[in-house]
Amino acid sequence: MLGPRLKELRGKRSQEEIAEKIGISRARLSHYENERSQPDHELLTKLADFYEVGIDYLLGRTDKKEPTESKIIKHKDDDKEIEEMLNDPELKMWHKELKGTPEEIREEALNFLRYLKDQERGRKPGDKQK
Amino acid sequence: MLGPRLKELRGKRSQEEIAEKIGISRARLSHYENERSQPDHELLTKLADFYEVGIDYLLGRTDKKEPTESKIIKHKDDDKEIEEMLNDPELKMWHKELKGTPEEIREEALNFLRYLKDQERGRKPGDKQK
DNA sequence: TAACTAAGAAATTCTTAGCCC
DNA sequence: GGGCTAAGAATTTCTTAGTTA
Repeated sequence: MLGPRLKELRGKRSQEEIAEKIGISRARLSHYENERSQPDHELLTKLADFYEVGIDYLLGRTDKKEPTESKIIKHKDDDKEIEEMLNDPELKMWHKELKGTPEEIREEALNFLRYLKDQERGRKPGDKQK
Repeated sequence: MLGPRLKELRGKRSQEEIAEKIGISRARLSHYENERSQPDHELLTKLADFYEVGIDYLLGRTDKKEPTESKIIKHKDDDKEIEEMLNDPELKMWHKELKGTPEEIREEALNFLRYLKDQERGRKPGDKQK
């Protein structure tokens, strides 16, 4: 998925032009565009910076270019889960309770919940007593 | 930057638990968390899916988690609260954790959370029972 | 000129096993 | 249990040089 995106973003400019601006050889850029190899994280970031898109877009995880608005490509299940959340009054209560609560405490509470569930299950997978 | 993010998202769960769910060895996950190696694009996507954040966040290109914001955000009736809920990846985690859990346990966990908050606050009962 | 690729050297990853707390 | 790491095999990347259109 990265390949086509890179090609699309380059438009009609030459590989050489982009490669030079980014500081890599043109063969290397060609490899990326043809998916013969994968850029490491540093270069991935550089490419995203250069083309001004989100990495999620580069990797085809979203169709939105903006980094801050990338959305995961999931299917119908997604809507279902969201609807479920919106229709759950108790979750709203949790949300109110959690909002503005220190990370430390949220984590501890989550841990406790998981502990309770493990107990319930009768099994003892993660006996994380605190 | 990936390392700290992965650790943060894992919370207090064990590497083994996550590694298994994602389908990799725990040494491998450890390497990622300690930045001894970089996951390839496929696994990067898998991690982002699993933790429900953007890849840009994983790689530290942004501080926004970029949750899986839904396409139905334009739901008629409401306010900021709902958008806030939908854009809170941690709340989704709570939702997953709470869904299908017996009322008894949910209540106990909620009480525990409130207890922790009261403790933290030093002195302020905030006794909002439902 | 522009893009692509073969080939091998160079670098990285990944697994296993063991170590430490 | 939970996490980290050494070592080397396995895999991937990257450069150069050459090919194709």
